[in-house]
Amino acid sequence: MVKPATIRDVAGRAGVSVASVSRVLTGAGQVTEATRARVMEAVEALSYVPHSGARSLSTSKTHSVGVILPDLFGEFFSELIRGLDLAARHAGYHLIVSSSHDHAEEAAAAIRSMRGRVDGLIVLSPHLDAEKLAGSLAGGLPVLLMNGGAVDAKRPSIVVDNHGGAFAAVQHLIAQGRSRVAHIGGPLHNAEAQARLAGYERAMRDAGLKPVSVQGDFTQAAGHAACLALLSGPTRPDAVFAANDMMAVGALLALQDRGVRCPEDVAVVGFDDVPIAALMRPSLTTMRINIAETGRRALERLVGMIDGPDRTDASREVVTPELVVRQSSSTVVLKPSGGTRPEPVLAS
Amino acid sequence: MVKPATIRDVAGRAGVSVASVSRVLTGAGQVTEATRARVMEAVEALSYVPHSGARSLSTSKTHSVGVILPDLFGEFFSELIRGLDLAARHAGYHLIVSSSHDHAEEAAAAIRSMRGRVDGLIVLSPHLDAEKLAGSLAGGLPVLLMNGGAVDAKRPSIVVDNHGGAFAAVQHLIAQGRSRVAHIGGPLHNAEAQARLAGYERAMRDAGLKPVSVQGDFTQAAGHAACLALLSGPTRPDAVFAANDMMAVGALLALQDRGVRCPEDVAVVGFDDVPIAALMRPSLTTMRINIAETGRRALERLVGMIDGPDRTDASREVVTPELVVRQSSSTVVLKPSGGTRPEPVLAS
DNA sequence: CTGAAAGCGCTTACAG
DNA sequence: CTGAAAGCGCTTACAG
Repeated sequence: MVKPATIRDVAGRAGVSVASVSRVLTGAGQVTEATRARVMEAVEALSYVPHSGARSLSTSKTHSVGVILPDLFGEFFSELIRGLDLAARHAGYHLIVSSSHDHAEEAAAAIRSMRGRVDGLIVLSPHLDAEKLAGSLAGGLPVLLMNGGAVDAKRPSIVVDNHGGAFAAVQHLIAQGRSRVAHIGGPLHNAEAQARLAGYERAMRDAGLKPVSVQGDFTQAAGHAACLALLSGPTRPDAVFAANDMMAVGALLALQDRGVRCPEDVAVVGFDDVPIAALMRPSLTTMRINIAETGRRALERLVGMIDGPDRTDASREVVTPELVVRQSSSTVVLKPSGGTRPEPVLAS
Repeated sequence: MVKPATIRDVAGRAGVSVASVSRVLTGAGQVTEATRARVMEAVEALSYVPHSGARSLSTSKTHSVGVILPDLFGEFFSELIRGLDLAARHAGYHLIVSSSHDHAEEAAAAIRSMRGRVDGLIVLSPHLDAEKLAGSLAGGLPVLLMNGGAVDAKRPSIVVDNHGGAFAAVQHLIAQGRSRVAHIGGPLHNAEAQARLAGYERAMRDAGLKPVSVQGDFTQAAGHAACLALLSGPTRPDAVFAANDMMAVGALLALQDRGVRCPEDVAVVGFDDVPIAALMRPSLTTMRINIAETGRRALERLVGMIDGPDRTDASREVVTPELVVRQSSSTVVLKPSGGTRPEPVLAS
């Protein structure tokens, strides 16, 4: 446990002042080539790395951003972090993540604990309203919200167009000649689930069809159960639109368990395009969200807010899900191609 | 952009010295109840939160740990972070993640950039040997390695028993009456892949059987291609052990594409137990690693090293994968149960 | 129990 | 171009 070298050690070895060392290392201010060389030699010799805490104390910049996450499912989570992290590294920032926040208080505590540790925050907690956030934020840290739906339009945010995505999914099914399209919804209190349900109902009504929905909770088991319920209901559906892919996967398995053919008897469409979607047989038609890309954009916007706090960025940015047609909803039989994923058909 | 309140502001409002404020907030030292009350009132009123950078500068504790990750696939990544984060929060630590490091230099740079920002590191980069690590670490930060295989036994580490896991997987197949068990391996340079290959070969030789392996790269596409190659080879296998689940999934799809029945004609076993494994049809037998749990243990050990740097923890901890028998390797037909995952059969 | 003061490791005007 | 010094916001002996 050797004490790490400090700027003073480097200055001593190089025979210069700490100010000069600092100038060499930060790149700010003029230094002669000779000085630079001696400083660098000392830095190497002592394998000196500036203490970022001390640096951030004098510059009041931490070069870190905090990420507050709810309890997310696998793929979504990792894709998001990947996108955020790559963009962060590119911009010279570190990522401090705090995940699995199921309650508003937990998330608020996490936000508070990040004070002095980060230059900005990306918040995904659907439990925190803008009000609470502003309260927790004393100090005026820049915040970018990704709170799916319940977001005050005045605050910088990136949201998914859940309503539009659901609408497009149902339109696709109707265009395939399906008329009894049922919906398996997400948790009632979830804003994203609500928007998807609304988009579904809107598309049905626009087509003069009657909406029928069963509630789920975003899990595969719920999708399975809901699908069974639909199959044994009064009017058997010829298509199912599930509010997310995991429930769609459950529905697919339920159809299989009941010997109902998909897509011939019942077509299925999900939402998210998690990797499993392409691996199921039949592969799953879904509304794709490019998660990593969305993360990248989020981080870049946050950094923009940090660097230029003056230019007020109060816009809400919308991510539009993209229809990916696969076997589960296709009238033409898509053969699994070469061996990897069946070629997705992208509808613009 | 209001300037956050400092300890001085709080002291001023409460009419006490900054020392007293600090004592109240850190809980160290004695203070009268009256003082405490006045300080807390001021803290509330100013919504003061101590600046962690300043605090860490004087205490030389950051209460953060760094996590260095390679470019991991979805499920593994998020499960690991989840386990780490939960344990971190429990212990009062923050998590700084740096992911997607494909090269040793990148990882080394990430480690260096964490100096003064973290109290310890968890490193998963398979590209960094203990040597390099020690070099990057000037300052003697505690480090816990999870470098799957190529780890100096002298350093604190947690590793998966890849050899033993592969051995158990193959033994299971042989016990099911399979004799032409082929292997689809991971990347040659990957230490984990090597250990699994060795475990496979060992099990085959022990049983007097001839090992046959094809190389893959851990992707589903590679598993698909490798399986096709095996099917059209001279001796068609009656079982396939893939070095990870994604390749096993590819193999499963290849069998399906070729009209080969699984498990009747060819049984398949994977490694990892990613969620997709249970969702495939047939569901995939695999060697399960409890990733989140492993992450939790890793973090707790690191915190132990941070808190007591004296008690030398130089042990290598081994995580034993667990056989989960599902449809893809079972002679008895496992019916998909209730609707969720088929009940996994845990073999101890 | 409380306060004045030094010090943690850096950066940055300010002189020179 | 370079150095002495103040200051970033905290904690912690040291007196009292």
